[in-house]
Amino acid sequence: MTETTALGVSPQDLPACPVETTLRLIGNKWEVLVLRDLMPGTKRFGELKQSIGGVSQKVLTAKLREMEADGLVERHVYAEVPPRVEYSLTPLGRSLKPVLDSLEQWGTAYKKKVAAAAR
Amino acid sequence: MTETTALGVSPQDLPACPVETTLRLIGNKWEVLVLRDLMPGTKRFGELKQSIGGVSQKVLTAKLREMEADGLVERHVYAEVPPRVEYSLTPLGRSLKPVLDSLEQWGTAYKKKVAAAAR
DNA sequence: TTGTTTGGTTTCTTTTTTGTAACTATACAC
DNA sequence: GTGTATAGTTACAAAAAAGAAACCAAACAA
Repeated sequence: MTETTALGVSPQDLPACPVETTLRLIGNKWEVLVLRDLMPGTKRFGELKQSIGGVSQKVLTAKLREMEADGLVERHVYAEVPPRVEYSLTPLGRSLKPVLDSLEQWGTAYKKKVAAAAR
Repeated sequence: MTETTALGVSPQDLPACPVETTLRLIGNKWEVLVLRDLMPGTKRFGELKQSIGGVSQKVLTAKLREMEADGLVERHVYAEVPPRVEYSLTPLGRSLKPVLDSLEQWGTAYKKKVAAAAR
């Protein structure tokens, strides 16, 4: 294995359509926002929770676990007290940057149009 | 107005983050799949329902109405019997092509990795 | 002993999304 | 009159996602 990811997925479990395949992994709002906030680098659980904004602890934990299982996110626990847990993207997670970029670019352009139409 | 879209949105109603802004419009799986299937061109309601696969009539109608209200989709009713209703993307909807492309490209690459890991 | 901190888990409730099935309009064919 | 076809709508039910709040562990500080 050349990459540190959990690719133990059966190919036949994936939808035929590549778009649906991608949605299977990041089809949820929170997952996209985790990606957005980890793209610049490592963050602790609390930082992530705050930067995402509006996520409950429960949901954030659940999404991070899913993304870890999917090989998008890495979790590092430091044996300190109080505990420190850092999250970062795996190479597979970082490979989603073009998707994030396209979402950001479209949103920026759209906001510009909306602002122009409001004048 | 230079474009045929419903941009009657208050700019302050949109999230500050452009990624979240985009998600506000296409943050749902069905919306992305409608986009995917209308990207090549006009489709009738029944065709769309079939090509998306697994959507109920109710949900598809609801999503198409939302996307129409958001200015992404156009609806043309032909006064025939039985009725014919055609859906197509507006320029704003078509402007999401780069997003769709990035989703497709990532999905394709991911499937390749998964297939390689399975060998 | 009690309080503090971080990163959770658990339980319960609410909201959102989706599904199912029945019902509709319209005109034409039989 | 009955059946057919398309593109819906409506009412009701179920499932999934999310939110709120309480609880927990561990070590250190006061």
